[in-house]
Amino acid sequence: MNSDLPKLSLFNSLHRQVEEIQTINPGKISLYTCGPTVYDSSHIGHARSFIAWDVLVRYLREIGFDTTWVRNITDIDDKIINRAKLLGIEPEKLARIETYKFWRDMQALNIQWPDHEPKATENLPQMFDFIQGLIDKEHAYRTENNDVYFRVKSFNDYGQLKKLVCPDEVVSRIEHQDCKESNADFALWKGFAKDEIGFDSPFGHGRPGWHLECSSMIKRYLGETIDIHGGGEDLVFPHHENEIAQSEALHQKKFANYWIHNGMIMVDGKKMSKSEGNFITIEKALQSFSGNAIRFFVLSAHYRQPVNYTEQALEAAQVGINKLLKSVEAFNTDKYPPAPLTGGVKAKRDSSEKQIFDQAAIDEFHKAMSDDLNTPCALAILFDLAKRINKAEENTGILGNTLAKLLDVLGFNLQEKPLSSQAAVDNKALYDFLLQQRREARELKNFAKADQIRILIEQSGYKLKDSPQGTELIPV
RNA sequence: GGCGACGUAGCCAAGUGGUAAGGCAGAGGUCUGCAAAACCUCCACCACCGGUUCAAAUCCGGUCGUCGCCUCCA
Repeated sequence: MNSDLPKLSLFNSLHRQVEEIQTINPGKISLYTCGPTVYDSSHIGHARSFIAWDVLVRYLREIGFDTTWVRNITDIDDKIINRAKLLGIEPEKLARIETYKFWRDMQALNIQWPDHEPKATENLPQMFDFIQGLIDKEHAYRTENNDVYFRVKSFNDYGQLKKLVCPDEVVSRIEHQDCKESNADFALWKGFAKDEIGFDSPFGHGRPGWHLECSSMIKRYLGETIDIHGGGEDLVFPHHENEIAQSEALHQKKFANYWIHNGMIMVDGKKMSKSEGNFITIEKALQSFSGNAIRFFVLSAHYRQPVNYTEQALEAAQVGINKLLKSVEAFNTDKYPPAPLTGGVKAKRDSSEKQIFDQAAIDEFHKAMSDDLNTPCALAILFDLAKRINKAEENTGILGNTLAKLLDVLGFNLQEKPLSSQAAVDNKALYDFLLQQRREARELKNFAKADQIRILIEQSGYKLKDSPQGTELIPV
């Protein structure tokens, strides 16, 4: 840890204020963020959340924290079962397919692999122990239909995140279920008939409650108390509230010291969501925009603000990130490879090679990022570097090093070309011929012909860019 | 109804007491055969009304508007 760095502060949802991070163990951070339920494609809203926490992890490592990051995969769930039934395939198969799609999306967005990515189905014994522990302490009870519920009234600190006045009052909309002692109680285990999809457990055949997996995985991989727990703002209640209740009731100690939540992506003033049907999948967005552009779009707003999704915003993001990448492309970006394809890679970057950076810019960057991850401000610092590089009035080597490093800390893929030129590659022979013709025309000062070829190429969707190195095709 | 967030230029978006970062779009200019890129210049009475203060986008009160959560949710 470098003590000269500004102290990292984050908005802690527990106390609704920005707080300086004090870790349990000096120099180490344990972080858990909620992952996907693999039943359908991820959309831009999910991308925002995953990018935000990816940037947090990258920044934590940048300022020297030994960070252990866990993100789960919910691979057993009613939504998966229902969707699989609809498709006529086994739920495990659907979950497997969607998990691969999720990984592919994460790779396209250059999101690092967590150190652990546990699946719910691989942590059942841990969940059983968790439930039994709660039953033993009378924080949970079994019902005659083999459900197990958490007894919310037995946990006095319920409502830390949401500041509920009275749990019963808040859940008054829920239909009363006779088997439950109180409406506020939530399922740890749902009993199902033997012929239904489920698992055998000490409590009978059935399936785990949604909240349970996170609590038991956190216990398994990170311990009873962790530094930071993150997720989407829409998970605050009931998901995170119930995680706290379960874990703190069982362990009699603090569950997570800091809770961080990202704001929602909006479409036409409404939250992007599956149920609203107003979502753009990551896959779809990648057809028109680069992974870097999506990341730029996400980082151009503060992570807690709601952000409106528009094509226009994505286009602006694409132009913006292209400009930054353009400024840095002449420099050695090989030092910053894309996120690795395998998980559990902690040592991110080779820092053995001494590099010279523009310390003032780095300091400013740290200041912005340490202030609750002010990425819009951080991006402004990057644009300032790009401008100085383009002016070429200073030592561009140092500035280029700095820009490359900071782009990398924000998780931009420096190997990605500023713009995808796939179509140009597909028709390479044709374009090469046209460009050759135009070059000859220009050499003979036949500018009329040169312009005709320019117009022809421009009509096929490319801009021409002449430079001493030759002519470049840039897709519009 | 309860709890919470937000309203800053055509668009996106920082800034939370000392007088408005940055990006996109646009205008003018420099440089190029033209164009592009790059660079320079220009572009905001901070939703409204009161109040506190020497000083308010920023703090307080109110009004209007938008959104989120309240057992599918990133």
